[in-house]
Amino acid sequence: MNLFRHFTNEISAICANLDALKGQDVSRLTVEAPRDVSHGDITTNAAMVLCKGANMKPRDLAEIIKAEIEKLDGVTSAEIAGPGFINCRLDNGFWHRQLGEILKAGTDYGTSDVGGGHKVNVEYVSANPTGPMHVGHGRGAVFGDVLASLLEKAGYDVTREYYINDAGAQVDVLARSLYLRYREALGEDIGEIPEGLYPGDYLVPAAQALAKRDGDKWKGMDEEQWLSSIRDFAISAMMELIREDLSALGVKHDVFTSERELVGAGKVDEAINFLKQKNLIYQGVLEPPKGQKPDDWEEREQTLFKATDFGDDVDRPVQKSDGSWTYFASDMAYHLDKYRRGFADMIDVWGADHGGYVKRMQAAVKALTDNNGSLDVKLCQMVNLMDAGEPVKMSKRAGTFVTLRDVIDEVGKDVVRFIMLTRKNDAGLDFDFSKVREQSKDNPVFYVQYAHARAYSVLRMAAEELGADGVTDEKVLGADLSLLVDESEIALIRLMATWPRLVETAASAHEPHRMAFYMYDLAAEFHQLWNKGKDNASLRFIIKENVPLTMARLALVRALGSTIASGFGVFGVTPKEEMR
RNA sequence: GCGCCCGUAGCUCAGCAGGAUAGAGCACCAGAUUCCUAAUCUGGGGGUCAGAGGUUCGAAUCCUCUCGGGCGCACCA
Repeated sequence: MNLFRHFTNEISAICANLDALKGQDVSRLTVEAPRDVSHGDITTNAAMVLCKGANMKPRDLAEIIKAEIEKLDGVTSAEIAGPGFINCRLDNGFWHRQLGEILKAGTDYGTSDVGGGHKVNVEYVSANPTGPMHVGHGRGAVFGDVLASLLEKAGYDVTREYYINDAGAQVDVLARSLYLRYREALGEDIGEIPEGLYPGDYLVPAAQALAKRDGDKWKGMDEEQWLSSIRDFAISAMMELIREDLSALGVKHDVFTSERELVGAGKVDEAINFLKQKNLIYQGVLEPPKGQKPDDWEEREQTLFKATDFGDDVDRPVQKSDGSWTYFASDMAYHLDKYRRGFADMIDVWGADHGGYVKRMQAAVKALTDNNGSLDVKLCQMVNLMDAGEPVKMSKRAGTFVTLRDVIDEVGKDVVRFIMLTRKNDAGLDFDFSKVREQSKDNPVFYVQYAHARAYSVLRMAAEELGADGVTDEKVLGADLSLLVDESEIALIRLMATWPRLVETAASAHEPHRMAFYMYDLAAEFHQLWNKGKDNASLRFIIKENVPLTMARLALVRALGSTIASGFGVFGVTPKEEMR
């Protein structure tokens, strides 16, 4: 249960039934946690947003509403503050019931149905199949994967998709690069890799596999004879590499869509024809870009899409001068395809260097779906690899290029995944090796993992002290939670109780990073409580002389563990039961 | 020149669909800790939310402009 929504509904109902407020729109009414805990547990702006329509002073209206709120179940008192806030205190019983719900839900805690089973398509990674993934791809991969999981947790029906850009010139370059390596594999001395081809040695094993499969069949042939066949081989070899990288990172997709197949199936012609019928395709000449006129600029007539009708700055070419489709054209076909597969809501995760492409794609989606489809584009900023505060020097040429795989091998997938989510997507992210190896509060992954492990440690310790029979699930889950009365215990429950709402708002904002910050806060709250037991032995979780209280506290600890595990579940990070 | 993103404490960043006295970590200062894992905790100082207007009961948050930074800008993907 999202307690804020619960009380929003309750208080909205109160207001709707007040004589003074008959017929008023209560949709602006909100219930939130006050910034300052001394103001109470929850606060509402009801009187302030409704006073105008009622023609009353906010504080006068607040008096009326307050009297009704005080009758609500779980509310002990309400008071009016500031310009007209109504601050409410909830009784401990309310928090104990929340804790009971958390325990019942276990690691499913926070699961919501706000998504209403609505279909959403999340497209992410979509790295060109020309080599292994780099760290920037990794960020997009984790972001997309976790956003998808988050939306699932919030009750959406999510499809995870990968768009394979296997139709452009870059895959021809790949094929030529592989062909060269193939000749090398057959024993030829190929010398330096020429400018314009991919130099990476990840092509070596692929070339050997090709040589093994086909022998010297392609040797000495003209490019047009081998290009198509070797290109297919190269693409599938590179996709194999990428799939391995993804699986090392624990990133999954439900659907892989090939641009080449889309084009081959005539989907681009279909999309363009659709737009032609709407008079959105025409022959025209574009102005040269201002300020940065390319040297080789020439005026030429092009086939253009009327993107300006849908909010873009200029109309966009869909056909190259050799008659083939531009990338944009096939991307339009791809999004139309997604729409026709039932996805009115689409989310694309791209690198920030594609920022200039957002408007035109959104314009295209509007045009192709008659404004029924929506596309949200999440741009992920650069990842700066650092070590002890210094940038890690990377050069493809010098062979010191750090791939995503290198990073995963170095620190593990869980660390990579978590760190990628510790910044919002449109902010740059420093990934510091020395920091993520550190075992301290400085390192958020460690700090949160440690909270989870500490929870397990307490449960293990209890079993040791009280005997395994004394700490069964039954006993912990059946504990008398009303024994938890210390303010710091209630504070922990209070924070855990906001998790369902956090899931919902993070999902609707498409901002998974909020979960990372929440988990860090939650871990801090728990560590803090643990530490109180140092000063004050009566606050320790395990008190041998008082088994009922111990059981209640173990229940609290267990709830903390499952709340963190719930977040980790969305993150695709395995919670640790002990630190080593 | 245009578009998008960004500008919050010395540093790195949060800020919960507009709410009350703007928060956290690091760093700094002062303390605590023979104890369920010292793999920490408590307290303190520190901000004109880049600047200026506007919208309103109320703005770090929304709108406009200015300044500063990043990315992108015809037939690449």
